[in-house]
Amino acid sequence: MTRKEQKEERRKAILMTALKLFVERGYHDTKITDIAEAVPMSTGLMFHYFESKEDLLMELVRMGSAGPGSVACPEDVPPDVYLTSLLGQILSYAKEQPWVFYMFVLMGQVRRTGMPEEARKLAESADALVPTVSMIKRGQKEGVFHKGDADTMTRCFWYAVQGIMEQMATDPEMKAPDPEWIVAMLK
Amino acid sequence: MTRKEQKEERRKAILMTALKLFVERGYHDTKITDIAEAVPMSTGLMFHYFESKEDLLMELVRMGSAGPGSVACPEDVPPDVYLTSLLGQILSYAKEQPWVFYMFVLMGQVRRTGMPEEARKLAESADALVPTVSMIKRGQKEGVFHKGDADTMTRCFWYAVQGIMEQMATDPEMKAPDPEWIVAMLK
DNA sequence: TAATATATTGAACATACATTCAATGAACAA
DNA sequence: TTGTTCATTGAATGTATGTTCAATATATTA
Repeated sequence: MTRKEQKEERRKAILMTALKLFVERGYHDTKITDIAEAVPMSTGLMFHYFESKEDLLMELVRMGSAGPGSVACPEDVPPDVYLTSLLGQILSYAKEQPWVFYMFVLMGQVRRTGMPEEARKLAESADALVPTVSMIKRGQKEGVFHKGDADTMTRCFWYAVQGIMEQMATDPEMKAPDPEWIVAMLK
Repeated sequence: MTRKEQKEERRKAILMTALKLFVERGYHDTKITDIAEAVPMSTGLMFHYFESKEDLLMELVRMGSAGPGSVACPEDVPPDVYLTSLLGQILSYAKEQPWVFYMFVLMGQVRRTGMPEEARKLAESADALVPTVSMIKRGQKEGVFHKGDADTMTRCFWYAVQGIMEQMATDPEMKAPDPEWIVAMLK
């Protein structure tokens, strides 16, 4: 099984390299050659591990879709506290586990920008939006969040996070914000 | 002068079409052919008006850099009030004058993502960041904004706005948020 | 060791798309 | 009218880059 394991290792190395480059430079500006060079391996060998560049992206999006399913808030925790800590976690990953961080950014980019249709559909299906809407509604009932259309508030919240994280991913100058600041948008 | 004026008109039509497409689909996924078709005009004719696709982008970035220079806050207006109204204005353009709105989004994208180097440099030089930092510092002195690194707060604020507006530009479902929500990040 | 399967390479190929160009039509000046 | 300039077109060209492939090395199995 050493053989198969090694192949898996190699695949993961390629995936992680591609993820980093896709997020830093964008999908279209990341050439197969760039990924190969960064791994490193020959260009041709890339196609021994992945059918195509799009396939590579799809694999990443699949990982991203599978991952963070449980964004639901336990009943006994106040929604604002929960969102703050969730955000704190994600932001702290930026340095410890850049993988999680990059994945968050990539998923957002795929949903929004000109990337292969298939990938976009999958990315859209896996979206933290739905559980957050009910979290916000509960927060409004309990008086910790202000009034307003919960759907718009949810989108506003997550897309703000998206914008900040995209900057963090590309600009080393940008320091992580205090999660409380962002949650304050809802209060 | 009718001749020259007509040429200017046509150039503007191309610029506005390109701006919209660049923002909606991304620079790399917008083919010269797409722009030509949308204007509409033949593909070849595009190069009678602009040297290249990159030149077209540069022209847009130049317009974006020239425009919104005066983001400074008058001394007698509280910074939070000012930022709220500034944001309100920009957001309301989304429907009335999509041009301004798209431009805001484009400039952010150029700064961050894989676009021609020259364009990025120019876009970076024209940045609303600097005046906002001093606005925030003043707000902190006057006690309307919370403590924290003013530079990080500034970036956090504008990149959040960027994220929200990018979504608004591509997703018709997304409604404009209340500017107060976003300024609340600073309070 | 021999035989088979897998990993790896670099160059060749195919395609998409920005760009060019020769030709045509329309506006304008004399 | 006649000549000149600009506008316009669609097909041809060149290039960048994703993908394929024949050849070689390395590992695995018998």
